[in-house]
Amino acid sequence: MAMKALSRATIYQVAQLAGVSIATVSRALRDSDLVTQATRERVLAAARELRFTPSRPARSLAEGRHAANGIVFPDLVGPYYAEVVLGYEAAAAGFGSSVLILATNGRPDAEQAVRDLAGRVDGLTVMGQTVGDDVVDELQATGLPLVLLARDPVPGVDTVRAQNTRTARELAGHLVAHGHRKFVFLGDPGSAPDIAGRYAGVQAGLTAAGVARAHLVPLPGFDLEVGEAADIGDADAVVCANDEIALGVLLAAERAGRRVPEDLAVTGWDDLLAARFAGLTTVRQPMRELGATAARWLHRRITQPGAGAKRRILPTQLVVRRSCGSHPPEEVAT
Amino acid sequence: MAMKALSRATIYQVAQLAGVSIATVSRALRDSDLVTQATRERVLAAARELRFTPSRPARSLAEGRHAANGIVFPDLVGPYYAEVVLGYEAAAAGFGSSVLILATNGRPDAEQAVRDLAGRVDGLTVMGQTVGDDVVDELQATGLPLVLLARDPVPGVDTVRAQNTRTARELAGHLVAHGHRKFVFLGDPGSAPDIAGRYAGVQAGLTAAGVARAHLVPLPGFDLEVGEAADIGDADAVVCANDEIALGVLLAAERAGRRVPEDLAVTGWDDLLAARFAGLTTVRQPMRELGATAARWLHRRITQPGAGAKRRILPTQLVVRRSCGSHPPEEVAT
DNA sequence: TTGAAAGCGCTACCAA
DNA sequence: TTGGTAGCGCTTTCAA
Repeated sequence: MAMKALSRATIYQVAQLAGVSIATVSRALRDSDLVTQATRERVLAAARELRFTPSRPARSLAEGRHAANGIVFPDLVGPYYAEVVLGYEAAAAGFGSSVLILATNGRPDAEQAVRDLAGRVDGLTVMGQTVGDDVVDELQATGLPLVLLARDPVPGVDTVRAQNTRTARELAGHLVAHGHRKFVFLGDPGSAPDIAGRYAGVQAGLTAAGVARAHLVPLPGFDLEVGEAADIGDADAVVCANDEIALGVLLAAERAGRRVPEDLAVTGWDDLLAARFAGLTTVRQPMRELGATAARWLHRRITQPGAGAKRRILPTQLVVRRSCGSHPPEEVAT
Repeated sequence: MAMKALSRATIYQVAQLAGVSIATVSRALRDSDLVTQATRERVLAAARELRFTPSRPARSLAEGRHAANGIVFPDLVGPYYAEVVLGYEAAAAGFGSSVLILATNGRPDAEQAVRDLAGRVDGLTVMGQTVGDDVVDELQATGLPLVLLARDPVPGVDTVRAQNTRTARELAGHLVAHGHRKFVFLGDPGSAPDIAGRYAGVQAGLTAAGVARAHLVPLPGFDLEVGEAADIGDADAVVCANDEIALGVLLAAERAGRRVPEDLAVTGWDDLLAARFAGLTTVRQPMRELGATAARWLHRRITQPGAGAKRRILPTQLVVRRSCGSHPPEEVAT
């Protein structure tokens, strides 16, 4: 038996109270210009009196659209995804679309959850390693407008990413210039395309500089604790997949009595607020802008179906602070 | 004219392909046990072949429920709200409910946006100063299950909050014990009940310690920049409404050549990751738990209507670091 | 300018 | 165990 969660007034009651038909109520409420001013006022008054709010499911069913879109992101840990999602919401709100969020972090039924979500929205942004390309293809086959975010492109689908490889290369070069030679990369390139790009860039930068490749330590996660527990061996430079890992390494180094940057260089990625206060050299990503761009593109796809697939790589920026080696003060960002 | 955003298969097509009625399809899909195994398999095969996903609006309309709930939060700035929302999502996912998010930050049509949202969900969590109590009352009058989060209680509505006043009092006492006497409070108590509670607690603590009341500087916001620009006069202790403001004060102090904590004590609120690395004394809030509790309570309200209104104040914890005055090392948290 | 009525796609009741 | 069918509340023709 259906459990009625809502017991709100319906258009029929408004119509009755206003002494008109439901068609007229509908018109008056959606300010169609096919209603007399007098009629409209009568209807609005009745609606107000009954605290009428149109049923969204009924409306969606009749209109064939949801007036909502969704974003799927991998994990809840850390400020990175949060910022992206918040940038997304702000942009989506701008064109009157509700936002549904779905975190797939270690959810066993992620694929099904995404499919369910797909049934509630006019379009979907899929971020990072949440579901496989097979699911993306499947969604695309249903004609659902899609945008990929921080994820490898799929033919025919819009993709928004941040620059990874190139800036990672720059970072590696910078570290080599500081005199570092024994590199470790902390993070699992297989866990996300972003990380793979950073890893590739670092190796490319080292190779270009004629330095031995970094030793890869594929950590099982991306948070502070994982960084603290990481075994960095006798490296003199630790390039971390993100800031949280790097901050963990910083804490561990301090405990172990290794000075940063004198004994050990450490770098992160994301430029979290904490990086600034930890003096951590890192790479700034336009997180809000990533989310906002995805939302805008999705809206375009929904309203203008058939447009060609777009791809964009948003620039990232090396932020040099203390942790990578000593600099004249004026060169160091805060 | 209705723009069909979705062109997915319907239950009728599945029924036809499987050679059964739509009623049977419905049953087979919702694994009612009133279908033969053979029939079910035939239906499922047909559904798979057509990539059938039930229309959520149709389902919601027929069932009279949305299988979704929403959370309204004030602002996107900073990691605080993000953490709360993420805790909320995780808990809601636990009982199979989709989550809609709505940020009211400076939105002129916030009230209407909340009303619209209310039409899409089985229940709503309203956080902080997003909309007035009149809107809350109005929502409650429609019978929509509601939970208030970090907000002053309204009769008949569940409320989840964090401890503010008491811990603020403790914080004030701690600062006085360090010898500080000229206090400034940075932040606007009128902007949110949380802030009002912290302000009241600080004043109460100072009064109890026989120290002059803090000078109130009601800042226009809660971010780093606002903190950096704040005029703290000749205070020797600055109690900030949140960590971001405090971090801004730290930066400004450094630029002005004032040493912390020797010349100036600074405290925050939230215990962001950055606070740890800035050596900032602050108060830790159970942000994820706030969100998760709200989600759980809302679920309870939805599934068990008529339960009495609950209230809970989650404990917060003073985290002493360097910025409030000198301590023996072992007393200081990291 | 308004009303009547046919869907939108599904659930669940009532018969068979 | 299945099918027929009456809604769920709204939008949008088509007539009046």
